[in-house]
Amino acid sequence: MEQPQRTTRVSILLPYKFNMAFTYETDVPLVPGALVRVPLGRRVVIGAVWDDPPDMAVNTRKVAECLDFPPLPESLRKFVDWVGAYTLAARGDVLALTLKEKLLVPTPKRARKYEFGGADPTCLRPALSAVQENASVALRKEVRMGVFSVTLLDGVTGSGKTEVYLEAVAEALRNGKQVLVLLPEIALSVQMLSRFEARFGARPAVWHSELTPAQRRETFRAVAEGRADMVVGARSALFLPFVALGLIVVDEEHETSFKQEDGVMYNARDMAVVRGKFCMAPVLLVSATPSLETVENVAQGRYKKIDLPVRHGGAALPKVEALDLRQAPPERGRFLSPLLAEAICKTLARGEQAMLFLNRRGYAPLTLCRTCGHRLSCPNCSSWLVEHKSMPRLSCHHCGFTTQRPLRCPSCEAEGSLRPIGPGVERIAEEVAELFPETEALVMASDVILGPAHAAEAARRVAEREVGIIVGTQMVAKGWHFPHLTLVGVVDADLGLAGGDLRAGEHTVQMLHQVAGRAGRADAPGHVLLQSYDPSHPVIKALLSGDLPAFLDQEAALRRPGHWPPFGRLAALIVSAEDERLADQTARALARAAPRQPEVEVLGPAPAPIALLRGRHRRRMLLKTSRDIAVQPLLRAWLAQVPIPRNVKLDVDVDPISFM
DNA sequence: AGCACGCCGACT
DNA sequence: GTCGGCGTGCTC
Repeated sequence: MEQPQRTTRVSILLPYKFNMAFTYETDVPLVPGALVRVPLGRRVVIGAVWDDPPDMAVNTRKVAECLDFPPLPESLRKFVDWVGAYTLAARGDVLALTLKEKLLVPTPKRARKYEFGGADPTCLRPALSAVQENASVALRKEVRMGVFSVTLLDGVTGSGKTEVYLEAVAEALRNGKQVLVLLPEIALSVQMLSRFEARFGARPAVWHSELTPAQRRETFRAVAEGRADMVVGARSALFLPFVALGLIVVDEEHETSFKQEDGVMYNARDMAVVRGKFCMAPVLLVSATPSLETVENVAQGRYKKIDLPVRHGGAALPKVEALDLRQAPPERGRFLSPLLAEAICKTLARGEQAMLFLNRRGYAPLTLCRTCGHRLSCPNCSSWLVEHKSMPRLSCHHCGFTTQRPLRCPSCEAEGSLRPIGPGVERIAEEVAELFPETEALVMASDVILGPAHAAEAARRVAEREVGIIVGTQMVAKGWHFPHLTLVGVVDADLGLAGGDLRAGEHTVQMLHQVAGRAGRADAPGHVLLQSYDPSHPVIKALLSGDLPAFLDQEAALRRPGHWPPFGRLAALIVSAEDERLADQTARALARAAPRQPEVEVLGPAPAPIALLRGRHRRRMLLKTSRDIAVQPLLRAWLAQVPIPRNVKLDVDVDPISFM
């Protein structure tokens, strides 16, 4: 006689927009974290058994299948819940950062294409200086203890930070643990990966947006099964299902690209700390120019700190000087001052290379009609169209709109009256070609250097001196080694300081310091020239003196009284709609319901700096509280009072970085 | 996110 | 008379 199967209820979180877990019936025992297929409407979707108590009242359907995959560890489940609660995102959306349907389609039964050979911590142990060795010992001890801690590794450019943290990586590997190294997207360069390979004799598993579906699937499984012991990845790697994570390294921790700006808006640097806490693993934040947030956490004793104060091998830091453009301006229609041109000339004469840095892609950021003053702007965004000569078009850098350069002014129809205003890297390259017709110049910008193969070829041309002058955007700031480069000219050191961004000064110092570090890494001393109309600005002075801690002290003094981060908390609300009036109305309704209490301030609503983006009108509000107030309960109570119309989108950005 | 149902315009 | 536009509503 067959006994009727006893079924039990389980909670299952689905990797879709739902915050709630759903309750299903199962007749086989399912452990928490188990991956399953379940019916949802008329489809079958993937999900994970979750820790919420099942709903005993609701009608249920049955789990269709339990997948042959290791269950998601509790540390990851807790992390997903935490990130959802912190960012106000639906937990399902957060789970989707880990779990995607496509990651689990069965792999064809042929030989594995990608090997995850175990890294060998003894492969090539480099000789470390005494300073490096001390740092390495301290970090290895942290790893060996196997408890949660956060350490800032603060080391000047060229101090050998990577070599030092690779020793911490080695220690974790020796203890049979997995290691995650997070890099800002742009730094996932071939050079960086080969350093890991050289140290450990095996390629690390990599995780970033450009993997093929097959690479993605295999890496995902290898991480979950513990076969991949070293993962180097962009921010999304933080959500991989590590079974035995023993160390997280966040390299270039100050980089803003760790912040995810759409969907689940999280800061991978901060979430790495949380992930480390749930995994009981040490977290290592690495930078030559640490963020004020991290420095303040060190000052408050929340994070530890290890310094690497000297350049490895005794190479001198580059000499930084300002060129006052008020005193020695460029010629009309030019952008390089005579002093900078002269310095380039001398550098080239010595057989060395020069780099000109300008964080602006294209030829000219603005096209203006000389007859009527009309400016060519994007039809979908409040931004100018940028002229590009490489692919001769005008394009919007926000939405991707492109158009032919018109012959007549679209407003007054005057012919031949449109003029490019201001420089982009292509225009600087044109000026360089006129000044130094004998010298080969190379433009390095994300729209010109497409893909790693292209980047490697560019690096080769520079290394083999086929190129005399590099003209580059942010792209050249890191991940490159140019051994013959001795002069860096910053075309517009004031560029990042305009606009009301809270961290404009801090980010400018970090970026220009990093760019400056490209000069003179070998035996030849480096020289950096900053073109500025305001050389007495604290940012320029900080770069001249090289005293970054003093600069951060000044920043702290500016932010502390108003409770600006890191001395207070921020959350941004962005209301957007195709209908401008509807956006306004919704923003005003939110403002009326705004929390009113001590230590809490609501700023706005105001049109966002990019008031029109991809055809949507945007209004911004900012919630600012003292540090001991949690913004999430405030936000939840606030937003619950205000109905958001169907065609209005409300984005909540906790700890915003961008104010656009 | 899908994938329904549902109520208004141009086709055989 | 149908095919199909995507608005809105639900999924344990």
